[in-house]
Formats: sequence, C-alpha cells, structure tokens
Amino acid sequence: MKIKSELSNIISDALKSANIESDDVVISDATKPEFGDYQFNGVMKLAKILKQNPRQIATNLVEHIDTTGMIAKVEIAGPGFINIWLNDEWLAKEATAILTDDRVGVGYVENPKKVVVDYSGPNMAKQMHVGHLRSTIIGDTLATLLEFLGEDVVRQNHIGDWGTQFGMLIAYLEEQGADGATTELKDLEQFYKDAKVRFDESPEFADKAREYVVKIQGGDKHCLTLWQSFIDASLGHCEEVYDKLGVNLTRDDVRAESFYNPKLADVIKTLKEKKLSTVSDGAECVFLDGSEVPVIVQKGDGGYLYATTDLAALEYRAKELKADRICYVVDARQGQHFKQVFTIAKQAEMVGENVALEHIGFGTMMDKGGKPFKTRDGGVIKLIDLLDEAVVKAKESIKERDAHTEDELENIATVVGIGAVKYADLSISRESNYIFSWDKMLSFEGNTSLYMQYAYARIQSILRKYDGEIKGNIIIGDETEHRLAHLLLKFEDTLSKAATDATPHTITSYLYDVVTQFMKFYELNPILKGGIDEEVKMSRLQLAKLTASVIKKGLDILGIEVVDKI
RNA sequence: GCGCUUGUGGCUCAAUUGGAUAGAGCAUCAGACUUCGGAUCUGAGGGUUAGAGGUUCGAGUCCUCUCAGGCGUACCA
Repeated sequence: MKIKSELSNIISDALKSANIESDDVVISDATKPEFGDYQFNGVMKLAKILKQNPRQIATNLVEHIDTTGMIAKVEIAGPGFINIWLNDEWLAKEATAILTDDRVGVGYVENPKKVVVDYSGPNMAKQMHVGHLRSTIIGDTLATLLEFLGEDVVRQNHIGDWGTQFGMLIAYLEEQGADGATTELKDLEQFYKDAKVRFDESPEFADKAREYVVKIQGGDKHCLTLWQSFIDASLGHCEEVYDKLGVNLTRDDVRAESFYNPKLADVIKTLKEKKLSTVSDGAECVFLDGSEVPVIVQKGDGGYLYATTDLAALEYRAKELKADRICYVVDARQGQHFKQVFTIAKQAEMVGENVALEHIGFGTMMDKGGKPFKTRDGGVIKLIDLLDEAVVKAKESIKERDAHTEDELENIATVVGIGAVKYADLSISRESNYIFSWDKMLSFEGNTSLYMQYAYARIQSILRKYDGEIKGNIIIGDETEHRLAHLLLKFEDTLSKAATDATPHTITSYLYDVVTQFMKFYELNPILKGGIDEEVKMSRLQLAKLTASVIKKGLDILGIEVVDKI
C-alpha cells in the first residue's frame, strides 16, 4: 500500500482543480497525533513563488480535496500546514484486504532495475573479523530488500585474493606439505603469523615467496594450484560465518580481485586514450580537478593498484552486468576513494552517464570507551568468535525463563543471539560510528531484536490459545486500532524509503513503532477475555495476526528469524 | 598544511531531507495488575541541538567562522 503516493495524487488533483500551479507534491508524516496522520507542507513554498497569502492558498486547496475515500478530514493549521486524517473505514478495508497476502500489502516496483550490491569483501589472507560485520549485514539486508521489492539484484562479493602476501602464504603452505583441506589452515590468523615469522627469519624462504608472487601472476600451474587451494580453504571460513549469520552469499557471487586482473591493462589504455591520465614521478596518475594529489592507477614498476581494480570492476558491472545502480557497502573512511573512482569512471565513460554509483558508507564499530573494538590484548576480534559468544550469552539470559528442552534452547539462543547482533547493527543509522554493547543488544527492552521477537512470540501465544478459525474483517474501534492499522499499512512506504536511501534503520524503527503501538492497543483492548463481542474479537485477532506477519516479514528482510516461543 | 566527516538530555540513538512545542530507549522517580506470557503498560523530571554570526515566514538540518574528536592525504587494500 503506497499511502503517500496516493495522498500525493489526491492533493495534486486538488491543486489542479483549484487552479494552483505546483510541482511534485510531497506528503510527510504528521509530527504529532493532534495533527492527524499526514501533512502537506508545500503551501508555504507555493505562497512564496506565487506571492500570495499561504492561508488563502490553503483555504482554496482544502475546498478541492476529495474527502470521500481514504481521507476523513483535512484541516489548515499554523501558517499553512494542511493536516490530513485517514478514514477509519478505509483503513479497515485496506487492512482486511492484506490479511491473506503473503507480501503483507507490499507491491513490486514499477520499473525494475538492475542493481549491483557489492558487500562483505573479506580478505582471503585473514580470518573475517568484526570490521567485516557491518558491510556483510548491511549489504545483505539491502540486497534482500531490493530483491523483495522486485529489483533485479546482483550480489558481488569482491574478495581480496590477489597481492604480494599470497606469495608468502602459498610458499608456506607448500613448505608445510599441506593442502587447503588440512588442519593447518584452521586458524588463518595463526597461519599468517607463522608464515610471517618464517618470512622474516629465512632469506631463502622470503626469496621464494617473492618468486611465487611473480609466478602466480604469470600463470604458473603449480603456484596457481597452491593458491587456489588456499583461497578455497579461506572462502570456506567465510562461508561458515555467512552460514551462522544467515547471509545469502554464495560462491556464485564471488568476483574476486583476481577476476579483474586481466582487465587492468585495458583500464590504463582507456585512461590514456581519453587523456585522463599522465605520467608523474614514473607512475601513471589521474589528476582530478582541484586536487594536487593524484589518483595513482599504475605504479612506477608497472604494478596496478586498488583504484585500478575498482575501475575495472565498475566497467564490468556497468557494461557486462548492465547495472543501472551500483551500491558499494564499504567503510565510510573510503569515501574519498570512491568519490575519485566514480568520477574517473564517468569521465572515462567506463560507466554510462545514467548509471547511479553509490557508496553506501558506514561507521566503525566502537567499544564502550568509544575506541575501535578490539580484544583485551588489542587484537582483532574474529567474527566467528563474536557470533558464538552472542549465542552463549543469549542462552544464559533465556535459560532462566520457562523450561525448554535442550534442543529448543539451542535453537532459540541461536535465533536470539545472532538476531541481536544483526539488529543492533542495523538499527543505527549507518553513517555514524556505533558503540557495541552486549547488555544493550541482548536487552528485552527498547529498540532491540528481542523486544520484537518477544512481541511476536506473545502474539503467537494468543493465537495458539484461541485455537479456532480466525475469520472476519478488521474494524477500527478506537484510536489505538486506527494507529495500529495505519502503521501496518505503512509497511510498503517504509520499505521503499529504506531501499532508496539504503537505510536499514528506517525498517527497524518502523518495526519498533509497530510493536509499541501493538502493545498499547493490546493493553487497552483485550482480545480473548470474556464479554467481548464476537465480531470485535475476530477483528482484534486479525489485527494481532497481521501485526505478527509484519514483524515477521520485516525481520525476515533484515535477515533475522523469529520463534513461536521464547 | 590541505581535504572529508562527526558533534543532539547522565548514557545509547531518532528526527520523513528546510516545517509546528527536537522525539524514543536505558538510567532516575511516581503509578497501574487476583498477568489474554509483567521481559508489560501509564506518567514525571531531565535540551540554548559544541559555540558565535548569517540566509527566511520557519534552521538540529543550508552558508561563514571558532572549538573539540575521528578519518584520509604519491606508488597498501
């Protein structure tokens, strides 16, 4: 249900019949309940353009607004705000209509676009750590969301599998007589450290490592086999994490750095042809206007750089994958890099003019003291350890509650623990740094996954208790039901905003609103208690059921599961 | 030095992109129930939106300066 655009149409029509010239009509949510459900603030702007009194324009406009359908009434307030109230019967009818819809009233986008979402991007030389969490979760949510709305989504996992450190790693792998399947690679972090020690202590080994770098790049069979087995093992670690996180990334989504390697020479060629790059201090550089520091695309020794690979990837995504929109879910600190690369790609016509290039930046995860999140001894926190800890902590907090079997407990703890980590991350506007706190994320109170999951479980409990066929229409009986039904119908507007702005926290705060509104409704309007009219009982059961559906679907898009009992 | 970015009650975060009296949750205090799972609900106190100017009907949001933090800045990714 696209409420805003329908309202916008109604207002546009009214403007037309009132003979008022105007461009796009923007409808906002009302800032307070006294101001109704929505408001149109455009009159003040129009007044300025038309040099007329805003109250006068508003009066004229209001007379032409159709209040026979979805709108119950409109009022003029303040300097020229137009407040809009939705009609109860309309709400009831629309809410009833989506009861049996498995998309809970959410339609598909009109013109599906090809959207590439680049996220996760782990480095194969190292184990995934907390730094990869945000990219992986935000990216996956964005991809799932866009897909749900009907966009044609292509996931891209741009893994780091190319570079000098791999010479060292495969030389060490060979020396250990191991292949990727052996236990030697169980702990990548340790393996890297061991290899580094060997590299520093033995000149022969170091030479061999350097030689292997060249050999991989030259396509040497033996080295490539070693390299491949190393990458496979490392990817296996990532997949373990993806599996625990419930993230939809597969090997098909992997487009590694190495994939672009053969294309890099062409990138330089293009840049030279377009006269965008020049040689400076022996390196091939692009000087963007106003900047004295260049973007280096080829080193003095002929080697390529980060920017070069990203340019190749951009071109591939625009031309081969035919993307209309390319989203990079990468740490905000790389903002300048992407700004530069995007500019170069457009200037060099590697991507078309109308392809949207977006850096979906996010802040750093901090500890309680506001410092980057590390282990006690200052090391990086492995993602897998973090997730396991979340499950253990969740189990502790649930254990004290009702008796569960061991299996149930394990399952609930997993759903709750992983959900808490993801929700905590997604519920904060992504640009800012965020403070990681176990206590906060595992709390049942406030805007947390547990609060939503708990509300869901409670509704399920009501539905179980009723244990009969739920049928009949939703009826709006009071203000709490009006607001609840309205919120439930706002699901689509919420999702499309989250999709265009790439802001998952829009969804979490919406869900939080839904749940708190449900709690208020439920507090005032008993469902199963005695003395309730059958029709009213059915309506309330339906509202409860619909609320549960929205919670479930919403969390589902965020990659968070629910359980019937907690 | 230059560039980017952030600054919102004690704490953690919002604010529909320039709209009305800046909203939530923790924490604090005060209430509600012989619990449709109280891990709930109702209410109160707590703010010069870092500071100073400016733009206009209207600014947390836009422009300038100052202060404080973070990040980036010629051959890592």
